[in-house]
Amino acid sequence: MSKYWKPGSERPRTVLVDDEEGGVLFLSSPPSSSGFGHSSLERQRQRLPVYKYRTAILYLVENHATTIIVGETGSGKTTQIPQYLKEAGWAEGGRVIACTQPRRLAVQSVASRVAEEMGVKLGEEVGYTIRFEDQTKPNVTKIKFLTDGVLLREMMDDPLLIKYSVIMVDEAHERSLSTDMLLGLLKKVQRRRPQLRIIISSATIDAKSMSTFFHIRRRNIGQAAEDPTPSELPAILSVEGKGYNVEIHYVEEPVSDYLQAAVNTVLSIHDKEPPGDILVFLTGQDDINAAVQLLTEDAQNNGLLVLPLFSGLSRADQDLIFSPTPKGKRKVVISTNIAETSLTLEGIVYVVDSGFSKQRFYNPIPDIENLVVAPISKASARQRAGRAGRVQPGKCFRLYTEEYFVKEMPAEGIPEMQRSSLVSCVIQLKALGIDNILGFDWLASPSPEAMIRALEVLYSLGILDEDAKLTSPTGFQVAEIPLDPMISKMILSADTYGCSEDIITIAAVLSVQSIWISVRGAQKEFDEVKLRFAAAEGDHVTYLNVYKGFIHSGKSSQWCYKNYINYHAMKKVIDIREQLSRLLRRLGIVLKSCERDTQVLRKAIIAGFFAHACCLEEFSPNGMYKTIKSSQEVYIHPSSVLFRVNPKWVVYHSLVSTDKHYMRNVIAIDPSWLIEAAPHFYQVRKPNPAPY
DNA sequence: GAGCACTGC
Repeated sequence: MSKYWKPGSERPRTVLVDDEEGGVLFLSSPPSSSGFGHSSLERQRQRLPVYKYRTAILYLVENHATTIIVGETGSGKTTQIPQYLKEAGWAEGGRVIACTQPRRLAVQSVASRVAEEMGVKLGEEVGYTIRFEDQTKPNVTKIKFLTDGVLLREMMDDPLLIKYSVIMVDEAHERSLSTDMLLGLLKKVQRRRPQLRIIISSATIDAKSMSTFFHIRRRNIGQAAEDPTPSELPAILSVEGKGYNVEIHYVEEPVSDYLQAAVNTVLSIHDKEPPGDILVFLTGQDDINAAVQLLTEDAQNNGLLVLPLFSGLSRADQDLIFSPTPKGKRKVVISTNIAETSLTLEGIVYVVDSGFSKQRFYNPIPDIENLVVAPISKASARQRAGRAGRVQPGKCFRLYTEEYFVKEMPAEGIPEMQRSSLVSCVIQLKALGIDNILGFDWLASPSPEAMIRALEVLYSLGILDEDAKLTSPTGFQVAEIPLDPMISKMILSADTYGCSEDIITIAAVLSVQSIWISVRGAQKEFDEVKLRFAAAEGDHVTYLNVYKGFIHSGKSSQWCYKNYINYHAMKKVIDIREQLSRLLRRLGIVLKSCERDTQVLRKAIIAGFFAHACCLEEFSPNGMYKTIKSSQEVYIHPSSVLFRVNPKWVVYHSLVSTDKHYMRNVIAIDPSWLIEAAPHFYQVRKPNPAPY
């Protein structure tokens, strides 16, 4: 242990150079550490690129409130840095080292890897917390991995995150909604708790803006001598990755049809290049299926094994992707963005990058989120290319010109914060006591329009009052419920209508992607089976029937299979439902069933979703509706049980925007219920009774 | 009679 830098001991002989712009520290020559352990796991640890920066990292963390670590994939930073910190004493005295990840799967796999390296049982010294699963032991767990969403939730009980000595925010370059929120909040926490150390780990070089953001200036300078305050200047350290070299190829002329170009490129790779699997990035399910079709026709006798990959795939189909490529075959995986970050495929040597992905954009004026095909960023393009260099040197074929890449492609994507509705963000910040939302120190400020729209929506739901403060009890209760605020409001209203037992089932189903299995080819049969569950009132009531059937079957996977229902989705429904019933009990709400009084059920739904009311246009031949709020043209989605039924008045849960705006999850209502539920929002007989 | 990139609490 003596070889390691320990807090409070002499500074290591490391050359640190002052950066001319603002005193940022760079490491110019990493020290070489030697002699630790002899087991093969230890040797593996020492071979990781991050190992030679061990002393430097510990020095920087000791002396800087914030340390920014720029490292490519494979550097080992995620698994090693928490261990270095623990070895250096950061987990002593009951303190905990936290490391956040954007995704659940990463949390679990990294935690078990670290537990294995440390030779401890997962859930004790090394643990993790994700929703529905807490594998930590109080006073025992020293290194804790968790999703950034869970850490945000923890802040509601422990705003200063007192139990943590160091918080490492990993994958910060992805700039997810919760990462951005967390970073803004951590900056605030740091001001109150100068001893807290933050490590921000990012794959891109945009460390400068992160550094500027975290360059805090504290008011109270005087600190006790034995408790020295770390420098408020963030340190930046760059760690190289371990990936193999990937040769980049561009097209010479822009392509007009990237689908066809992708197919041609795959065939030409197969024709000219040595063995190795191919990963193709396209935008969505339709494109992917079309490409699979084209390639399969071509692939009859030529040894290509073509597989689609997107999140809606069944478990069995996803497993196909991971099974080893049969001898003499070449695997071609045609994928959405899911393979860019969420899934890692081994054995990929060639990547074909269309340069596009589907991205969410939010328009605050009509309060609608759109999913559109848009060009990716340079950061994404690099990430995609990197997928070819995991096992050996690879090649990436970009279906755009080099000139386009250099001159036109944006360096970074737009942070999710600037592409989303902010209702959930706003309510979480409010619950943390941040009243001046407009003045919050964001890493990337959302548009004032989006902010105002979020405040308006929350006000209309009775979650915020005129002073934009959380109402009591509704506002505080909604903030406790980990769901979209409109769903939370619906749940709380169900208490007054006496149907909370049923409503939490609906809320749970609405919170999972889809409980139906996506079928191709068996559409007609699927529709017939669906009719067994269909309720005249609409989709929400239909879900109650499905849930009942599932419970009645003894939660049988066989039953699900027979009824085209996604078993894994149903299990998640059960989990969410459990969580909600525990939460409601804590809020003092007694669960009660309305015994299929669908009128009170729908009134409870309206209490959350009155703003989504629509009226069928008179004489509309194609089932066109208009939203009451903003006269937006919308249609019932063909997957709804009310498709072609077209009741005069409906309320929808969400919109899917493609060529038209489609309402997904629709119920039929009586317009008088709207006025009853939201008299402040709707008035009788006015042409456009929107309140804004 | 048409279709939902991806996460997360």
